[in-house]
Amino acid sequence: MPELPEVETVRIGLLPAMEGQVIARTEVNRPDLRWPFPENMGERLSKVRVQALRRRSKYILADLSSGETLIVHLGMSGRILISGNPLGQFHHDHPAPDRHDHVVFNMENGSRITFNDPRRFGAMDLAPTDQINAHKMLKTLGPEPLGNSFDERYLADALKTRKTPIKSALLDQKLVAGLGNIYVCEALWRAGIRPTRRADRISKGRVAGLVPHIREVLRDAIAAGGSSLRDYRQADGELGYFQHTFAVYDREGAACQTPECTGKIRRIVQSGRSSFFCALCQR
DNA sequence: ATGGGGGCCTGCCGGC
DNA sequence: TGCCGGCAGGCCCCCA
Repeated sequence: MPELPEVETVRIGLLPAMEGQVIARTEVNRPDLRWPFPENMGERLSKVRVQALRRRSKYILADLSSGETLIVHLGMSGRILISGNPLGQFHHDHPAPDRHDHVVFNMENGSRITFNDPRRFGAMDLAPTDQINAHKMLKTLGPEPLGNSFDERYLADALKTRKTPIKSALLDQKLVAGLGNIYVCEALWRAGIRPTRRADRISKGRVAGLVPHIREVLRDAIAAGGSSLRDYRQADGELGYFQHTFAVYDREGAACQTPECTGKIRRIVQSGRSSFFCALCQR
């Protein structure tokens, strides 16, 4: 699930239940996810106010009144569920407990926020807010793709020495932070660039075109997530479960959607991960 | 320094 | 119906 747009959708969905609200008590149901939780995480996440809920790349950051920031990564299968009815907008009851409900935030306002992650590739950590950018998981991240510093000059510069396929380069979080397999495939299709093309062999003009395509595919996905969240019909209140219509991702064999193109979407494997593209309009 | 592959986990789906 | 292999939206780590 979680690339940048999904994480942003989850953040926005969490805002009314969390931002400015007090966590009364946090239940921690196991010692770790991908890494051990920090010492006394449950206590450090109890009786604190969430002053701001931010996002950096695929990480959700909750600035707490204690001076610490909670860092949350959803990994591959992490989900966040909101239940209870504190503000009149979360109309569902608490869902049945699940064996993968690893951390549960009981809010003073009566809502319950459950972190569920079957595969446990997710992560949580606490660090001083004023040193958050120096955190191990954050300090090597490249620019935000929707931010001002991610522009044509930056990307052209970053790609010109990379001999790796453009697909791998864009998945490198040091180069640009927040893209994953889906949105790299989608952006490359929009830009007409084949995922196997060596990063240093893409013309300047096509690299320049790639920047707005990356931004637009992310913006479109965030907009789609936001709209499906607003009506909040899912019985369990799960955030981030919305259907996108992808042009290429997971559409092997489907007709290419480029006007006039007669190509079919192909699937190949690059560094162990699926890439989807149209061989006719992506070169 | 850069690039590629393995590994971490569980769940689901299709084929036999 | 059951079993098995393959696959999954991420990312760290090790090796060449």
